[in-house]
Amino acid sequence: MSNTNKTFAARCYDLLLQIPNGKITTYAAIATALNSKAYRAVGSAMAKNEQLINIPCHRVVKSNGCVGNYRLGTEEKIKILQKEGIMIKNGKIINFSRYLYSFN
DNA sequence: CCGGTGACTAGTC
DNA sequence: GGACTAGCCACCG
Repeated sequence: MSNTNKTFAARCYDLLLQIPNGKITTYAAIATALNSKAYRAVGSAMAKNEQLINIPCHRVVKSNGCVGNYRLGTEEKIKILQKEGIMIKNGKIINFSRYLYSFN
């Protein structure tokens, strides 16, 4: 596979931009979409995200249905997701698998 | 080059 | 279901 010369983080961001409003994905899903198992690197990429406004990194959650962490705090992440129409109970996403977005 | 680190994951108890 | 462990990979100093 001819991968881009971009950094892993840049490729993550590119994928995030494909996620439509009201949909979410997981760190593992992103890594898989990039043909890698770097779930942790995905998280690191989000943590370094400077374009918080442009990149919907709040739509990335854990594999077990927890919202995971966020640059501005988990509480903020939950707020945003709820505003996108996603119900969250005790840090867990209701009907988690139903909001999942699949990359091509 | 190598070790530490992290918005993770899967398994066990 | 919470707590702990080991494995995972890109990035940084």
